[in-house]
Amino acid sequence: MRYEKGHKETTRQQITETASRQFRDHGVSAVGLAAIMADAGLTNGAFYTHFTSKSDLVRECIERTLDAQHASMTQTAGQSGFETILRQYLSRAHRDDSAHGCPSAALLPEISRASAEIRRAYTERFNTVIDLIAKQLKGREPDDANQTARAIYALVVGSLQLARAVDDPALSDDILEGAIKAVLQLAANPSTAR
Amino acid sequence: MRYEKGHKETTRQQITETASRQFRDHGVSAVGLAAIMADAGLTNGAFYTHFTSKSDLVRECIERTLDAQHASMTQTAGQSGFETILRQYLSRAHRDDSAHGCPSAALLPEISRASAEIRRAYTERFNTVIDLIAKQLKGREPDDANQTARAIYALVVGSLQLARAVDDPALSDDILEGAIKAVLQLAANPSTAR
DNA sequence: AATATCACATTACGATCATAATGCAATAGC
DNA sequence: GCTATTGCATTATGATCGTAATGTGATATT
Repeated sequence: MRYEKGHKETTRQQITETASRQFRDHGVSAVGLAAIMADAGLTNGAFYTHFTSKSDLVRECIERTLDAQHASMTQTAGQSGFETILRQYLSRAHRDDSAHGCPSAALLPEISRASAEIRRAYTERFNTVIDLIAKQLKGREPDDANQTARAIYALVVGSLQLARAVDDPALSDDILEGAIKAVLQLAANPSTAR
Repeated sequence: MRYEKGHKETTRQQITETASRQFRDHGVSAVGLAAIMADAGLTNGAFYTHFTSKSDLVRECIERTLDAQHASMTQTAGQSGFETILRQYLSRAHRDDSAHGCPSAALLPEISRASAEIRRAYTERFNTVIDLIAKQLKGREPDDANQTARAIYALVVGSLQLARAVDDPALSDDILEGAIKAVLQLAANPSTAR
């Protein structure tokens, strides 16, 4: 073997990290494998010793990145509480750094159109994040907590996308601010109507 | 002239309609100009007598489609009220027919990464839709109505994207249902907290 | 010390990408 | 009825796409 033991796994990790950044930055279908490999310090040819296809790489990127995001959110939730996660997610820093941000905000429509395996991997992680959010909602039946958690997640993902899309900086800030208020409102009121 | 007067405008419209469908169905960067032109019953060569670039076509598609959506929403709002728009937007029919649905739900992350002209065109139409929604919210200060309208829009866009992404049909239905409840909650409660 | 392994590079495949030059045929304006 | 115009087709550009065959050299194993 040309390289020391364990170097293949290191390289594989390097490729997925680079690819995950590029995908979130420019979109999955806008980034070519050659660009990813070059950015990872390699060439075309090495790709297929690590992955069977581009779709395979995308799936692994989504899995790893969502798992990492979940771990980070769990830690922040335990240390600083729900509102801190919320304010971090809807921060200008997150808005302005899509490459290191939430895959849902950067890639959701592309995930919808992706392979069955990718959608399956996404759905599993989505449910895990929803559980995490639902646990932060006090005094609700489990079903209600889950439904509210999903609405909150949809709200923050949609708001971040909108804040990135509009070309008016003041409006973009207002979108983030209004989203925080709306989430707190959804989280606070145990649904009165049934 | 080979074709009768006004045929160029008809063709142009045909191209934009076809392209808009394809973009929403597969994503902007996943669709090539050749495929669009072929689907519109033409060939490559005719493209540049109608548009200066692919980006130019994308901008026109977004403008026309968002304008049409706004017109349709205005009509429905006047005839049947806010909740009807809401339930149409978050319907299974809309979820399952992305090609004829909301451009925001299908393309927002791609719009974020698009040219300045496209983002400008999008922002203008976004504000128009927000105004329409804000008008449906009774008993609020204008600023509060706008902020709530933006949160509602983010919530429905995010929910539709999530409902399309997950691979569990029951979960997908629940996301839509929960989103309707959450929007009604946001719309009903004049924000108590300040 | 010899050798088999394998992580990578090099090179190439045919297809498709956005863009553009050229060709043509039919109609609108004369 | 002639002719200039023009909306489209044909064809071509070089680049890049995902994928894959082949080459190579250092190291892990023996």
